[in-house]
Amino acid sequence: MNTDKYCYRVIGGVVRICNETEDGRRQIAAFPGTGDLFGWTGNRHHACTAEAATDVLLLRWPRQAIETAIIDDPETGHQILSILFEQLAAVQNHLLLVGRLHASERVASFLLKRAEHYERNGTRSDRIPFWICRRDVADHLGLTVETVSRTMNAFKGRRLIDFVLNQHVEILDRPGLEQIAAGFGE
Amino acid sequence: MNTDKYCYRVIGGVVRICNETEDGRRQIAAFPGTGDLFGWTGNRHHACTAEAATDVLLLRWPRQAIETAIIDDPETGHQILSILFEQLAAVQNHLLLVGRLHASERVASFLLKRAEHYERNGTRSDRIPFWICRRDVADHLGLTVETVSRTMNAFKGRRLIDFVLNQHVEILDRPGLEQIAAGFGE
DNA sequence: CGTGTATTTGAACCTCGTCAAGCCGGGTGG
DNA sequence: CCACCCGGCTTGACGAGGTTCAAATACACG
Repeated sequence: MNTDKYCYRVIGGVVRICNETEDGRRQIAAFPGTGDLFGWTGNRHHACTAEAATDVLLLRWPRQAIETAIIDDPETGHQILSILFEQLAAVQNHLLLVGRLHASERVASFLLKRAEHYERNGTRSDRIPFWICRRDVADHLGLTVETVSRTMNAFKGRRLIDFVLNQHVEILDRPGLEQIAAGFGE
Repeated sequence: MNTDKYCYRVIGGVVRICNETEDGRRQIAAFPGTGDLFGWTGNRHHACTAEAATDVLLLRWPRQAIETAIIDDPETGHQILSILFEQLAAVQNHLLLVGRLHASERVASFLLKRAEHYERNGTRSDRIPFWICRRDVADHLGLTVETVSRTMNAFKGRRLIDFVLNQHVEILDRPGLEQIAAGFGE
C-alpha cells in the first residue's frame, strides 16, 4: 500500500498501521477495519507503514484528489478534519493503554474495542470475527505473543470468552471483561 | 485551559496533554512547548486535557474563528491539516517508544527530543532548559518516577549528561545518548 | 500423512515497579 | 538568622509481572 500517493477506505478485512525500530521491534498504532479510512499521514518522513493484516479489500483515492476536494468543498474539508481529530484521539487513548495498563487490562480493552468495531458494522456483537494473529495483537498492545496467549486463555478458563474455530472470539461475560478493562478484577 | 472553545499557541513554558484512567494512572501524550500549537482535538468526548506543566504564556484563538478560516482560506486549511498530520505522526512514534523501548532508551530519546525542540527555537542545544518535573517525565514515558530518576542519574554517572542548577540538563555526550536511544549500548 | 507455521504451555530470569527511607532546597514563621 | 516543614528528588532492598528461552501441541496446506 502506497500511502504517499493514495488514501484508502477499508471495505473488508483488517489493515495494520506499523512502526518499527532499527532492530525490528514493532508497534502497531491501529487496525483500520471495515469502513475505516487510513493513509492520511503518509507524506511525512517519519510516517508509519500500512500493511494488510488479513486478506483485505480496499477503496483507493488519489491523494491529489483529496487535497483539491478540501479546497473546493469546505464540507469535505470539515469531514476530513474530524476524521483526523478522531484518529488523533484514538492514538492518544491507546497511548494510555500501552503506557499504563496491565496485560489483562490491555487484552480486555482490546477485545471490547474489537467487539465495538463490529457492532458499528452490524455484526452480531458478542461473536467477534478474529483474524488478527497473536503477533499483531501483541505488537498492538505492547506485549509479547506469549503474554497475549496466556492472558486470553486465562480469560477462556474463567469463562469470560471462548474461541470458536480459531476464527471468532465469543464474549461470554461482557461485564466481567469490562471490570477487568477498567482495572478492577485482578 | 478550555480546549472546547479555544485553540492555543505556546509562547513560553511547557504544557502537558494528559489522559487518565479511573484510578488516577496518567499518561502524557505530548509536551507542547514554545511555538507549538495544541487544543485541536477538544471537541470530542474522549479528548485529552491540557494543563500547564510549568509557568506558561499562551496565545489563544477561538475555535470558531479557526473553523471559518478553514472554509474561507484554503491555504490555512492546508496548514492546519499538515499540523494535524505532524501531531498524529508524533503520537504514533511516541507509541513505539512507550510500547517497545527499554527504560534507558526511552529516557535517552526523550532528552534528545527535548534538545531538538530547543534547537528549533535557537536555544543553545547542548544545555536543555528542563523545568518538567520527574512525575511528568515518568507519565510521558510510561515509567515510574523512581526509574526515571535512576536512569537519569546513571547517565550522569556515565558522564553522558549533567544537571545544572536543577533547571537545565547539559548533554555531554550526544553520540553516546544517541547510541542508547537507538538500542545499542545497554 | 508430513511439513511448516501459529499457538500454547512451562520454567527461569530480569527489568522495572513497589515500598520505605533519606536527602535536598525553598519558603515560612518564630 | 535559624529552625522547621513540605514537596520533589534520590537511593536502596525486595518482589512481581512480564519477558525470554525452549519445547510441545494444534492447525493449515500440499
